Parts: sequence; structure tokens; C-alpha cells
Amino acid sequence: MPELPEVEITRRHLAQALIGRRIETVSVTHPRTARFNASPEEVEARLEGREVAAVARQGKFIVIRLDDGHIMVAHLGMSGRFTVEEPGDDPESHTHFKATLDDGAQVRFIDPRTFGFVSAVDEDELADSGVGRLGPDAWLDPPSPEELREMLSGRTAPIKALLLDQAIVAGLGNIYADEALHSAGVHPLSPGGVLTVEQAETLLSSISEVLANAIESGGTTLDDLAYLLPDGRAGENLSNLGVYGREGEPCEVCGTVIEKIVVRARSTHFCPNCQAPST
DNA sequence: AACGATCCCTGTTGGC
DNA sequence: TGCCAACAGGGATCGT
Repeated sequence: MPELPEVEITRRHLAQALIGRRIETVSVTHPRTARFNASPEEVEARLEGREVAAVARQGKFIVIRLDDGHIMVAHLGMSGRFTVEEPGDDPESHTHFKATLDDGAQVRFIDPRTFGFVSAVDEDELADSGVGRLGPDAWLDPPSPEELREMLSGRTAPIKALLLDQAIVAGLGNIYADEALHSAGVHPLSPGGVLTVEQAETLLSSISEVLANAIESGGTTLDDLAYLLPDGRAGENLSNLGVYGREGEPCEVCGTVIEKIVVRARSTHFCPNCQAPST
């Protein structure tokens, strides 16, 4: 599933293909691909003829600034993937967006489950696009341990659920939330508010480390192949995972069998020894 | 306000 | 073997 590392790798790929290029023609062919009160036709009209100024990432959102102030906003959802191809190549199935550039390349968005989107908003609408609800970026702008503890103070929800809340810290998804909690030795059901400042510090270090390793190894490609590197290869971070998808297997740190529970309708993997509940 | 449940969607998987 | 229910989850929304 694309989370911050996979989105960051995608951002770099798109930046290389798009910055300084003029978008010549755009085709949005799935009604759910355009969002935020923009129809597919409006997205096409807002993008065509524009030159790309910048390609940024906020949490799991890709934010592309255009020369007329409009902003292309994209999210990979669960199964979204961008490719850069020659226009003649046969688009693979579930291609919902195509943009042909002035250098002849074509940027495509493929998304079988349509949880992702590619849309276009103006500056005023950006705050209402989902980007406006994001907390600090988990990788570029992580909070200090004191700030994190402040955000979690009084919260009774499980820390796992709070790590998935993009308004607290933006970018973590189900895989890296589980990995960070394991690395930090924090039980996923610990109420957010009981974290000590030391635990917050450890957790933030673990988040940075887990994300940096994932970016460096090309992201996590699961068996469903929903995420692939720009060149079509699988990312190699699967072998770095300590708990996600490893229920029933021994923990590589201590040998205890990894357990899987459900927290807020999300599968949650942890080592009951490394992540013993805080008394 | 905070929290938990539900929904969206489709390719894959597991059980009978 | 074949079919179908269950499962996967990011984010919005709704009820409590």
C-alpha cells in the first residue's frame, strides 16, 4: 500500500518528468478520479496548457504547482500508481488519467480500486482538499517529542489509531505505523495519552528510521503488486519489515511469535514481548 | 471534541 | 473444481 515512502519515490519520479514541462492534453476517464467539486472535464481544462512549476508532497498527497496558480492534487489511495510512458504504448487496464507533455512523454494514473484521485484546485480550494487537514509531515517536518506528547495528551484512543490519524502526523499508513511501534517497543493498544516523553522520543526516532530505510530500499511492494518502482520493478523494503504481514512467525529480535489483532478496522501486527503493554 | 463504526472499491484469497 | 464470501485499507462521514 502506498504510504509516505512510496509517495515520496513517486514524487521524485513525477518531478523529473514534469518540472518545466507544458501539459498539452489531458484525459480523465473515471468519474471518481476527479475530486473536490471538479468534474473530469474541469480537471482537464484546468491542466491543459499549463507549465509545471513544482512537485511537492505533503503526507501522502502529491501537490503539483502550475504556472497559473492552479494546483494539481493527487493521492494514490490503496492501489494508485503513476507511470511515465510513450503515448503509443497500450495503457494498462484501470488507467483513469493521461497527460501528454510537450516533450512527448505521457503521464498516466492507474488505480483499480479507485480510492486514489487526480484533481485540480485553485489556491482557495486547497485547504478543503484534504491537504488542509494534515498535521506535520512525518519525514520532512516531524514534531519534537514534546510537541508529539502535547498532541497525544488526554487522548484515550490506541496509539496505533492515532498514528494513522493524518491530522496528528501525516504520512504513516498501516505498514509503517506497525513497524514504527515495533521498533520503538510500544504496544499498539497503549492509549496515546500515557506515552512518556522518552517513549515519544523513541517513537519519533523509530518513525524516521523506518521511513528512511523504506525510501532507501525503494518502498514496500506486497504480493498484490499494487506498488511498483517507476521502472516497474518491485521495491525491496518487504525484507526490512519486522512485524507487518508476519503474524505467526517468530520476531527477529526476540523469537516471540508475532500476533495480529484488529484496531479501528485495520490489521495490526506486533510482538507481545518487544511491545509489552505499559503497566 | 473524541472515538468508533461504516462506507467506498475491486483483485485476490480461503473455505466449503 | 468451482463458487462466493471475506479480506485488504486511506480517508470521509456519521452517530454516539
